[in-house]
This record gives sequence, C-alpha cells and structure tokens, in this order.
Amino acid sequence: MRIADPLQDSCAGAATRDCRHGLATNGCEDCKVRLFSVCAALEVPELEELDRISQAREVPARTTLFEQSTLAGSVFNVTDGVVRLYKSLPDGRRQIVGFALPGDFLGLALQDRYGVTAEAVTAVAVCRFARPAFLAYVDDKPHLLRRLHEFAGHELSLAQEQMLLLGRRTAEEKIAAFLLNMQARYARIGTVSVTVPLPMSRQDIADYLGLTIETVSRTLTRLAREKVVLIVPDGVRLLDLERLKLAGAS
Amino acid sequence: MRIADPLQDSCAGAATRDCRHGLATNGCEDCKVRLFSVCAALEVPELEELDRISQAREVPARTTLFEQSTLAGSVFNVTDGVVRLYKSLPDGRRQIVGFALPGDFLGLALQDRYGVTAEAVTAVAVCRFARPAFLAYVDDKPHLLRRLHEFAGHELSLAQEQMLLLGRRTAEEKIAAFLLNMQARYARIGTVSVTVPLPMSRQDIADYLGLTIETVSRTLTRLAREKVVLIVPDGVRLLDLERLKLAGAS
DNA sequence: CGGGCTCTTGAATGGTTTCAATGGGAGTGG
DNA sequence: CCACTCCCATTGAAACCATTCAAGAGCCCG
Repeated sequence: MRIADPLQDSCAGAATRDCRHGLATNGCEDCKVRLFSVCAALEVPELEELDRISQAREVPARTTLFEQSTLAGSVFNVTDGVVRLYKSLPDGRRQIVGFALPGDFLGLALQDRYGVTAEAVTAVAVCRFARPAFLAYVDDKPHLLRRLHEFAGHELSLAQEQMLLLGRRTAEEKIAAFLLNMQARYARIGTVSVTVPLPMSRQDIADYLGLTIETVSRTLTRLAREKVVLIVPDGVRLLDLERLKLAGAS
Repeated sequence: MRIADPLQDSCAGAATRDCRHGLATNGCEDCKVRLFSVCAALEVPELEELDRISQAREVPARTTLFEQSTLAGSVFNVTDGVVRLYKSLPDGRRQIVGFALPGDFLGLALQDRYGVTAEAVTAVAVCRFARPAFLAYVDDKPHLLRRLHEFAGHELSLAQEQMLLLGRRTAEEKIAAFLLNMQARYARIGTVSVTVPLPMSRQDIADYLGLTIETVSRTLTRLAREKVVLIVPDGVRLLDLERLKLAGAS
C-alpha cells in the first residue's frame, strides 16, 4: 500500500486538477480504476471534461472523508486504498455498512446529505468532485446516469445480501462469507489470490459482521486450527475454499 | 384492505391495459399512488404512453410476484396492499429485506435477474411493466431515470439503516424502530395514525428484524404490559411515542 | 364443535457477549 | 540497543440475551 504524500493538503485545497504527484498522473485517461469504475461509461472527450472538475487527493489512514448527516459537498471515486463506511448509534455502537475498494464510488445516491461516515482504513487516493459540478456534469449525460444507476443497483443487491448475513447467519458463516467476498472483490480489481488482504482491524470486521471483536478473533483462530485458513500479517490465506463456501454460500 | 378480484387472472393475462375493474380505473392519470411514486416525474402525455405499456393487476395474498435469481421479466409499481421482499438460505432460513407499500417500485435496480423474492402479504394491486418495454420507455426520459435513481438512493439508505438495526440493535430496539418506521411510512402515503396496521405475520416481522417469532411475541407483549403499545387485531396502537423513540431512534 | 393455524407463554439451552487477563508487535525514548 | 509503553489481538471464564423446545391459548372457518 502506497504511503500518503505528505503534501496532500496542498493538493486538497487546489481548485483545479493540477495535482499530479503520487497516484494521479495524467488525469482520468490514465486512471488505474477507470475501466471498472463508473467512469468506464465515458468517452475520451468527456473524460477531459471530467478532468477539469476533478481533484486527485491522497489522504493518510484514519482520515475522515465525510460524516454521516452532514451536507454532501463532494462525491468521490476511490482510486487506491480501502475506505470504511459506517453508521453510528448515539451510545457508540457502530455498524460498518461497507468497505470501499479502488473503483468504488462514494456518494452514489447523489443525496444532499451523507447517509454514512467514510473513513480511510489505509492510506487512500480518491478522485474528488464538488457535488454541484458533478451533478451538472451528469445532467446532460444519460449514459453516465445509467451507469451510476447500475452501480447503485449493484450496491443495493450487496446491501440486501448483507442483511441476510446480519440477520440470519452464524458467526462462522459470517466470517466465511466475508473472506470469500473480499477475495472476489480483490479478484475483480486485478488481485487474484488465495491470500486475502485484510487491512482493516478486527474491530472493523466485527462491526461489519455484527459481531464482537472477540468472536471474530475466536472464529478466525478456530478456522486456522481446522486448517481452513492460514492467518498471515494483514490478511488471511484461504486453504480450504470448499469448506469456506459450505459455510459462506448464499 | 381491498379483497383481490377473483377475475384477476383474466386480467393478468391481458396484453393491453384494458383491465379496469378494481383499483385501476382510468389509467395512470387517476392512479392513487402516482404523486408519491416514481411516476410523479412524468407529464400527462408521458403518462398516456406509460398507460399503453402497463398492466394493472390484482393478486390475492400469498401470491408470488417474482422469485429470487430468476430472469427479471417485469418490473412493478405497487398500488395497493403490502408485499414482502426476501432472500432465503438453502436450509430455509429467511431474511425479509423489506416490505413494499403502495407507491413502492419493485425492480428498481433494473438488473436482469431478481435479487429477491416478492410475495403478496395481503391482497395486492400492482402496475406491471414488461422489462424490455419499460427499459425502452425509460431510455429517452432522463428525468425518469433520475427519479428511479433517487428512489434507488433512498432504498439504499433504508438498507443501510436496516443493517445498523440488524447488526447492532437489541430485540426491543428492533421492534420499536420497526413500529415507528411503519408508522412513518403509512403517514407518507396518507394514513396518519397512532394505530399502525401490521398485516404481516409475526414470523414475517421476525424474519425482517433478524429475530425469532417467540422473541417478537414476547417483546410486543412486554411493551404492551408496560403500556408503550396496545396490541389490536392486525396492528398495534402506539401509546408512548417518547418511550418508543428512546429505543428506536437512529 | 373440531381441526388447523397463528400467537403467546414457560423453561431450559446455548451461541455470543461481557468481563478480565495475557500475548505480541510497532513505535518511542533513554 | 534495549526497556517501556501503547495498542491491537488472543484467550479464558462467567454471564446473558435470544433461541430452542414444548405446551397451551385464541381464533377463524368449515
């Protein structure tokens, strides 16, 4: 994982996109995630227009991108790193509703307030758009709106799958499904491997699966003892996919 | 709640919209739910066009509208009654991901397979559209796509709220939030009342909240004993909104 | 009136949580 | 370079909330 550029603040403040250190190089056309992100719906001339309203930005781990219930001033495309999206209860209980990986779009719903809080889990690179500018940009591009809608539909499906997991699966099934799901997501963005990176903490995993940190730890330990997985630094190697799928399949 | 017209099958089979018994009267313009459904984005001439590709349909309770994983041949607008949307695990465990009320749109994601199963809880009236026809209809109407996207964004927010509920709330909080939520939803479609209709079974409520039927029953009984609610046939009267909000607030 | 269904209630079990202590790396400062 | 601290993860034991198992009550409908 790339370390955040210490100059990121000078970049964040810039009104234009002349901000080409680090991951953002020559604008949208060269973007690493273009082909599997929302932007794949756009032609080159449109990309150049998008370039003009975008700001590449890099932030270190644990940076808050935006907060639940605040006015949605920006939307983001994640280009590197992992972001956690969560909702909180007044007493501090937290539910992570998703982890955003490179290619994921934050603020898909285009609503005027953020429904969740977004925090960088690792160092993160994003493409940032002022919401009014982005809305204006979308306005005369039905094919982009279509693409955004497709993404939203996909998100909705994932959310429903997660409801099934949260409401009806056991701790072991939750962990198994989570690992398989993360593996599949990394595969889609080009990192096919039986070793699944888990940059988030055990507490994050617990808050994503509706468990406690102790249950996550115990369950992973048990799966490791049974040679279903091998726990490695910042990740897990999946040893027995069949056994995992037995528990985690939908 | 209106009882399903026994002639509904003759209606369901009809290719055109000449099917005006029961709730569907003079087409979209007179539609009871038009103003708070997706269709509110449409002008009168567009509504007439929509009329031509729509089929009003009434089905009795427990009818399956569509099934999880099957090809999405139709999309629906619910005009009367209550529909449950759920996902199932191979061993029979079930998670209801939502109850659709009048004005709700089924198949919002416009994906080619249904992600959930939809079953009528009560007698239900829907406006049905063949998916290809609907897609063609949407194609040159960006404002409708925009409206669909808004609805999808709203759905996504609800789903995230439900994840918080499923993952982090206690049984009592789940019940309280459910009752307040149903009350608010009925209020939006015109039925403002402290008596909340609950046409679905206890098992449905349990499967929606990630509980067992016994826990739902016990919790409701306790709330009734504590004079927070009054259980009435097919519903609940909310007596102590403050107390409920204390438990159910986000 | 009886059958079948849903809902309620009680008692016991259990999976997960809570509480508590230990282990182990990363970073810091002496 | 090594103690020291801090934080995160692991592990153990006890407690608890929700579930499971079981029985009874209520209700609709033939």
